[in-house]
Amino acid sequence: MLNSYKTEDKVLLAVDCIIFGFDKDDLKILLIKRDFEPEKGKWSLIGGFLKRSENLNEAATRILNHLTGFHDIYMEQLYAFSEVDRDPVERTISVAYYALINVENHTEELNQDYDAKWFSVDNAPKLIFDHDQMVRRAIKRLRYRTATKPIGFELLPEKFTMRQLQKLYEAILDKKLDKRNFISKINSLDVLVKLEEKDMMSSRKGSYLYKFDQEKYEEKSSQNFSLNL
Amino acid sequence: MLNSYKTEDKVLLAVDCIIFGFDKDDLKILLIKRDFEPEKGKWSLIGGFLKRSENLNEAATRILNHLTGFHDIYMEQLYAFSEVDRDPVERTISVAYYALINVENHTEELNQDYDAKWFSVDNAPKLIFDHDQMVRRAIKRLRYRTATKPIGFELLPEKFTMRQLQKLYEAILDKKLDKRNFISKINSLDVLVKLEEKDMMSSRKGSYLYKFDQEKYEEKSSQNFSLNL
DNA sequence: TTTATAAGTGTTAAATTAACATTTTTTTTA
DNA sequence: TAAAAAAAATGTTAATTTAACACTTATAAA
Repeated sequence: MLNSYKTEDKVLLAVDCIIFGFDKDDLKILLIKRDFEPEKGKWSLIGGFLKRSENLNEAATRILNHLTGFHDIYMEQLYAFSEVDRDPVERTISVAYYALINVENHTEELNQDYDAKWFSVDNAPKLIFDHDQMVRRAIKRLRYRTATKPIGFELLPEKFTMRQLQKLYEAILDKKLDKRNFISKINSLDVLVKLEEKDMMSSRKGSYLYKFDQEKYEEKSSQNFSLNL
Repeated sequence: MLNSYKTEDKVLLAVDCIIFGFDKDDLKILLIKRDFEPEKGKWSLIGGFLKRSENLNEAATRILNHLTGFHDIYMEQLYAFSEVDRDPVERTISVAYYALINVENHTEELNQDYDAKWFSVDNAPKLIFDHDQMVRRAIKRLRYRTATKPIGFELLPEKFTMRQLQKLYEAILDKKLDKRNFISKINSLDVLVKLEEKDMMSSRKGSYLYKFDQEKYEEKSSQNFSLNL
């Protein structure tokens, strides 16, 4: 019943973040070793509690920034996890967010006060509470999201090769893609700019670098954006 | 920081339900006239507060049942709404759920203690707080969900005609569909059973009734289910 | 100068989707 | 009792999209 706020139970509202990164050929998540009880020493998502003065997006941004030092990060609310005994200490509902990070740009600024480490998604340790469930749901959402937003670019450095982009999508979708079909699908989106510059790291011939054109994307995305790989 | 639960702020956690129904050619939502302050007399989604002893799904089910009398209803968590001043009385975060109701089966059992009424989605009154925003997001989710689950059947009576099913999808997607293409797409899903029986209400010729085959669906859906209308 | 390595590039068949009109059944009306 | 009216039932074809497929190019290293 809604007719008296006074008698209602209050709860702690946590925010946990699944932080995705991409490095070489692997989709990764950033985990921290928990330094307090319960479950001290176990691996965990980064998290914190909502404050009275902020909304959930702000809380997620603050928590991410505080534990990692990262700014201006793509984040999206995922789901509220609410099993009664999910946290043994106290009744806590956790709203999970996921974030996409360009690992290269951000690794040096990782806050060293916390014991944070990148793990391949399919090589990560068991996590505390219901955090594994959160990660599974985040991966599912990320897969779906690739079809509706150019989300991949959030995970790559400013300049990248077609091959890197393809490897990224292969990691997210967990399947091999055909090089020629991939390139023509990406090109038909018309949101990339091909640079003069080449990346010479991965081959003798070198491969052209591209960057994401924010303006072109915004122009397109209002009407339609659909990427089926 | 996570290292002391004690000092953290606690909040009220509400659950609000967007209850969808379908009647004739219209997608509808069930609203109640709020009978307490603030915003007494205004239209609102049905809602309530999470109790310490239940998770959010349980709370949503309980609240829906209490205010409407409905049982065994399809529900899905939508999103957590958390603007600091969304509820003027007290800091409240609301997790929205949406439910799909077969109006015919459920209208007589509507709990009369509350002033509840069905409104066409595009003819609904302005709602309190951020409830309009919740409804918009629910419609968007419902549209997306049609492609991945046979969600439409939740909104129809047990037996229905192809035309009713088509009208329903037209209402959800807000676009006209081609009759022949619609039927062949639905048939290719192979989850309907054509009955001998005809519905004689809408034409002289009568039109065959169908029902949804739960078993066939479950068999299919584990592998793949995709309906692009 | 040869070799090794990844980059770059188009075509075709297959599958899917979208567009489209006529016949059937039955009741009501003339 | 024949004609008209109204919605139901039913398939084909063109257009588009997707998937499958292999060879040449550029460059550095040996």
